[in-house]
Amino acid sequence: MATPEQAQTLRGRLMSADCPSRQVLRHVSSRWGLLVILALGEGGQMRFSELRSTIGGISERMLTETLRNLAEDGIVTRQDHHEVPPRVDYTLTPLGHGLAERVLGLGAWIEENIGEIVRAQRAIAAE
Amino acid sequence: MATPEQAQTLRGRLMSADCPSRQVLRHVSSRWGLLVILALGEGGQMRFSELRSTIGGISERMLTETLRNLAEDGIVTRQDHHEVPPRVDYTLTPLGHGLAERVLGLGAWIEENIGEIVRAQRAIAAE
DNA sequence: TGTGGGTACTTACTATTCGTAAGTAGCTCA
DNA sequence: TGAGCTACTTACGAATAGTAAGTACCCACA
Repeated sequence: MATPEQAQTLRGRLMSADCPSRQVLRHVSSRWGLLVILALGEGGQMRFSELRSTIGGISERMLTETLRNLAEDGIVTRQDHHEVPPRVDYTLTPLGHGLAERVLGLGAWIEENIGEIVRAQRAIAAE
Repeated sequence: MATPEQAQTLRGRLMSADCPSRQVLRHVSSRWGLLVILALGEGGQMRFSELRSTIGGISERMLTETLRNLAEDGIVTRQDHHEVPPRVDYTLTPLGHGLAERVLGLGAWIEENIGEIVRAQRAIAAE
């Protein structure tokens, strides 16, 4: 199924500072990146204002910037309907869906284990 | 297996700004958090200097701070041998191993798909 | 004619975080 | 005597993030 060109997959090395994968990691794991991917992974197509109200605490400035970074990486798609008042939809690309699977796994783990983490935090703080 | 107390697991809600899970997400997905977890997940027990040389680009200041945050969350263990010159080992806690599984999945996905991401970046930049 | 509302952004400014480089401790070995 | 080892800590300038106030555009209503 893969052509010879696609078959010779070059693998990124996250541990090296100048690998392009490092930049992508920065966008994905930025303060709001994971939450945007999480929201789109759960909610499917979403409008700007919908994302803003879903992700507690995010500002318009940061949502704009985070979405632009992810769009430039080919992870989300921005669809502007050119209406007034503006209507813009965001969705995950097929590439973004693969990523979102992993991110959802990570997010779910934290939500499920927060109880144990808080217990650990208290035990450690008590020393 | 679970006691009644453990059975009533409270689930975090990452989307709400004041849920404790949000703070943990910040530590984990901080600029260096994922890379530290990745390194310890692959390397097992590691010394400070070993982590520093493994994770390209990290400074001592940031490594110290990242490790301290993760230790306070019960994700990594710090073992000081009280020797001179200093020798300190870091490992993942059992809790940290669960987390590292998801992080390794995410890291592997990025490394495997960086080729396609770069292709997407170029296609989008060409518009 | 004009005033206000709706949505997705920008802009200007301030606060917080980060990176860099230079210490620090204290024991060992030349 | 003093240089070296390792895991930090400190000081300070630079980059990044947060806050609040615009901006654009058209429509509805008075």
